[in-house]
This record gives sequence, structure tokens and C-alpha cells, in this order.
Amino acid sequence: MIRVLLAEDQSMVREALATLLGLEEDIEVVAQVARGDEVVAAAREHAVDVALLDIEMPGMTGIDAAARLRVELPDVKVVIVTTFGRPGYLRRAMEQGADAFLVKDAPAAQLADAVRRVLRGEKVIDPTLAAAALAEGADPLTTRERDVLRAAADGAVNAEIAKALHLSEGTVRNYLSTAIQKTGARNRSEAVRVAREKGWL
Amino acid sequence: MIRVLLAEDQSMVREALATLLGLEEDIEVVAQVARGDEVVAAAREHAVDVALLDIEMPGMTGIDAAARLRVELPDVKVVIVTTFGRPGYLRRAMEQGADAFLVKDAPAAQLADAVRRVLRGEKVIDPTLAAAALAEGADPLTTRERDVLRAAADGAVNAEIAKALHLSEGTVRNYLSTAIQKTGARNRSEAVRVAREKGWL
DNA sequence: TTCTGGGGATGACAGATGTCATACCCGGAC
DNA sequence: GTCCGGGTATGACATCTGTCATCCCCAGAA
Repeated sequence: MIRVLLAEDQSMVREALATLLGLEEDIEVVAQVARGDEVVAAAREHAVDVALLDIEMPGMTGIDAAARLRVELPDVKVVIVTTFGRPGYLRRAMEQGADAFLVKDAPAAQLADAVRRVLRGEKVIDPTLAAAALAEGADPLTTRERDVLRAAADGAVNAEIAKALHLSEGTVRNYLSTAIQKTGARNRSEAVRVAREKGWL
Repeated sequence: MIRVLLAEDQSMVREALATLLGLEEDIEVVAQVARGDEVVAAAREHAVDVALLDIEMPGMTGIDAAARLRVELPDVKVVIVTTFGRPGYLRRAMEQGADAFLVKDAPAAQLADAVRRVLRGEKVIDPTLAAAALAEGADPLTTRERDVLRAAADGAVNAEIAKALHLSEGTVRNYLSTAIQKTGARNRSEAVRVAREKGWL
């Protein structure tokens, strides 16, 4: 029996997926968590073979949880299951050592399939998504540009961003300006939208 | 047997929920659709008793689909199942005649439970959400303010919004200004964020 | 050692944004 | 018949934003 951990914050979805996987002859969902920061402990405690991780979760993202697993329990295979097929997410997930990357609008059958394949050592990635990730190149934003853009996304005004990040207001303007150019946008709102779509935020 | 239609755009989630419901003795999922604009036809064709509708779907929102059902097939009970427990969504859903409103981070058992209860004529609403919806009052935005805010949310600049909505640029500024004040924000970005959180957009 | 890129800052400037007063038209409420 | 709110518009004004040139510091690469 393949021992699976399921990490997903929406109970209804998590329980439904667990039920679905539980119907497979060779799969057993031995642990469920709703927060990213509970993944490693639960994986260790229940000696899981595969961890299915959502990305958007409270506490810690599934991608960060994958990175932790890589360090602490390197034998656990990681399958990322996410709502958003953003190229940046895929890229980061693979960099953190994920073994599979699925989007939730793929057929449910792919889930059990991916679990079995990663255990055989395969990597499972949607080819369309892989192409998109390769086509668009890496995240061009520097750390600070991302920080500033993220702050701007909440609707903060330059002065507030400056205070929050301990920068001068002029520097905030500079970072925002370069971020706007790198995203090909015409103002901060559009820059935020573009960066979100690509998974850079 | 209770005949259920399931409308949800993410296949994996839809199929998992269908499986879960199918395990219930008295429930049968007789139709599944991935788009809001296919709800009415499928409901009619399969003579469903209850329609479970996600809100965010391509083609048409679950709320609008609920309104159509109300008109065309008034006997079909409607259960809205959504990721976002936004008060504005709940309010609009109920105005369109929904019988239940569930959020996906509620336990999965509530789903089958809600299906049975709406068939008995009950309304099913999360009390916390109901309180939030009542506490915050109705959407204060006028139609045009909402239009302009929505256009601004995509990162469009004033001139573009004006062109898209056939308004003068000054008028766009006026609407944006009142929208900003009504949301208690300090600029368009924050106004968009607030409006989104409340489900006004 | 020099070059390069990231982080940080300043000053100047043009253009975009947000606010306000004011005005007109219309339809429904009183 | 008047009042009010929504929709639309203009002009003026004060800020905020976005861009650019230019500077400093530092670490790692060449």
C-alpha cells in the first residue's frame, strides 16, 4: 500500500480527494493536514511515501513545504496539486525538488496516476505548462522589486511601502518603476496583475 | 434517489465531489458541467432535483446560473458551493433565490447534508457568514462605479477606462473618486482590493 | 584588479490621479 | 410640483506616480 499525505486547506476538497484516492486498491491516505507548516511533522509521524501538496495554504505554501521535505525527509516523493497553472509556480516547485505538478482542472484520474508514477521515480508535468514555463523565462524581478510590488498589491501608497520596508520613498519609486518595465506594464496595478498571472508574486 | 447536478470548473474537484456524493445511499449525481452557461440545459435534460453550483466558472457565474434556474426551472433547488465566503456573494446568491450557501472549507459532510435539507424546503447558510453579510450592509457602489472599478482592476489607465466605457476621462476620475471613498480606501488599488474582499466586484 | 549587478539614495520633471465645486438631464418618490 | 439620486460632464488644483540621470557601497566574477 502506498502511504499518502494530503495537504489542502479547503476541507471539502481535501476530504473529497482523500475519499477518491482511498478508493484505489493500492493507495491509502494516512494523513491529512490543512496547513503548510504541519506537513513535515505529519509526513514523519505517519511514514508517508508520497505527499500531495496544495500551493495556497495558511502557514506555509506547498512549495516551501516541499523544500522542507526535501531536506528533512528526502525519500518522500512530492506531488504539487494546485488551482493555478502559473509558470512561475511550476518553475519554483521543480527547483524545490517536486516530483510532479498537477493542476486541479486536470481529470481526477491523473492524481492516482501521478502518485504511482513518482514512486517509480518518474517526474510528472503537464507538457503544456512545461512549455509555457520554458517559453517565458525566469522571474526577472529582484528580491526587493518583488517585495515592493507585493506591498503595492495590497493598495499601499508609496510612503507606506517605504515605511514598511525601511526604504526611502524615492527608492520605492525606483523599484516600482523597474518592476513596471520588467513586467511590460504601464502602472503598478497592471504590474501586479501580470506578476500574479505569471506566479512571480 | 435525489438527482443532483454538479457545476464546477476544476475537473479534479468536481469529480472528487461527485464521487463523494455518489457514496451516499440516497444521492445520485446525474449530471456534471464545467461551465456556468451549461447549467440550465443540463438541469432540464437530466431532470435534476438539486443543482450544486460553484461561483467562479467560465461562461457564467454560479450566481447568474442560479438566477436562470429560478426562472426556467423553479422547482430545482440551488446550493452554492464556493471557495470564497465573501459577504457580497452570499447576499447576491440569496437574492437570486439560492437555497443554500456553503464554503469549501466546511467539512465535506455538510454537502450531502445541505442537499437533503434544501429538498425539505430548508435554507442552509453558515451563521458566521450570515452575520458578516448583515453586519457590513449592502454594496454601496452604483453600477457605473462598479464598472469603472472593475476596469481599473485590470490595470487600465484612466484614458483607457474612459474609452472602454464611453465616458469622458473626467467622469472616470469622478466615479473612481467616489468608489475610493465608499470603500474607505486611499487609492484605486486599495479600493479594488476592498471591493474584491467584500464580493462587490 | 576591474567589471558587473543588486541594494540604496537624491533631485528634477512630466504626466497621471484624486478631490472638489458646479452644472445639466432624467426618472421616481413625496 | 418639487426633491433627490444616478449618470455625465467640465475646470481647477494639489498630490502621487513613474521616469531618468547620477551617485554610493558592496560582493562576487572575470
